[in-house]
Amino acid sequence: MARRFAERGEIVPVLAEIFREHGFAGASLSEITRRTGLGKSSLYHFFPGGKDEMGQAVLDDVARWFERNVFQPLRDSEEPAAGIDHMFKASVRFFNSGRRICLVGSFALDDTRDRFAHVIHGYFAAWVGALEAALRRSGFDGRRAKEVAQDVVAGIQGALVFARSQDDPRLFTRALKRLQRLTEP
Amino acid sequence: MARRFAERGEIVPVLAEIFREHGFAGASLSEITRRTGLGKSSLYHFFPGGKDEMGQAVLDDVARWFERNVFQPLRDSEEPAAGIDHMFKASVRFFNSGRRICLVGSFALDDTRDRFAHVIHGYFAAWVGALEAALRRSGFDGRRAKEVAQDVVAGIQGALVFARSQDDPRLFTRALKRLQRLTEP
DNA sequence: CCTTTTCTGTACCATTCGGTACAGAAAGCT
DNA sequence: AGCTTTCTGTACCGAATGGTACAGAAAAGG
Repeated sequence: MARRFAERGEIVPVLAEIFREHGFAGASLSEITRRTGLGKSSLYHFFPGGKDEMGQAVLDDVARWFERNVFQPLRDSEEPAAGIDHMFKASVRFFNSGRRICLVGSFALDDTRDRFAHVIHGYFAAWVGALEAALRRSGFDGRRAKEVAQDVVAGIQGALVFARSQDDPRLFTRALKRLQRLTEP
Repeated sequence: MARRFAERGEIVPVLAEIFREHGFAGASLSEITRRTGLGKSSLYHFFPGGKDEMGQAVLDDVARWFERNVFQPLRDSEEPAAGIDHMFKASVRFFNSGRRICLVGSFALDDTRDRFAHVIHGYFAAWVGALEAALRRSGFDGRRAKEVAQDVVAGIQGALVFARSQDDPRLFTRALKRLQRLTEP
């Protein structure tokens, strides 16, 4: 029996991609076994809680990535504009220039949200919060900083939906360039 | 045998609500029979093509509603600003002030898109196109009109995702007010 | 080396899935 | 009235669903 994964962490990105393509409800265990190359027994060894635990693990993984690669730079960079620029670059990279959707956003839309309400709420709140703080540091007044932060985060989500609807990733990257202009004082 | 629906058209809004809540993949026939009160035989009488035909019917219904209540006013109103204002009001109404998601947007995110690619593409293209024309008539130059139209339509989608993630519909209505400002010359 | 822990293949489970066949009831038509 | 079309309840189908039991193989640790 050749082992496929040294640790559970290596499986999670594969799961993430499956959930992105099919949604949480549409991702069947048979598809998951096929794509991971793991039998059900292995899967349930790593995720005793079944699909729900897989969804949780995937969301935690995304949240951790953004915390480290987006939210922290936004909060910690000495020059706020640099942190914001980094955020846009990291977003373009993470969403593969608009070819890859946002898992958290897609979970937020249907009743999947109810299962993972806490993580979903926290992810977007943290994003808006970190961006809002950076904007304030770069000169926006409190109210305007919050509004722009919300508009930018929501704008990214919307750009993903729109670009995918038109099957044209450039619509995403261009929209992000315009959103970035909103963050300049 | 009491009849429940005089015509197929009366079933469609119920189906739409189910698809909104569970997504296309997550909407099971048993849930559909339960909520519509129709047995499978009746369902397959009205929709011989099964779930796919139901999805198609629901998308067509939404597209027709927007064509009549949003796109046409955008194109035909003598005063373009009035058409745009009407669009925002109709959107707030249709999406129930942010409590109801966009079916087309949710279908666009996962692999459901591939089944209905044509309608999904057309819906957003028509929306952006109609808004773009109105913006041009109200003084925006061609390039800027297209950009603003895309940003507004995507922005509405994003606001729906964000408001739902925070379980706070006011985030939607406020975001729309700010998006409307983008359309003022 | 031997033992313990970590992982996996196989076989199985009840339930639900989307979908069909068909007879008969209700409504429309003349 | 009778006939036709439109609708619906019941019973059923094979396949797929998420999930479990368990023995045994592979690796880790001493």
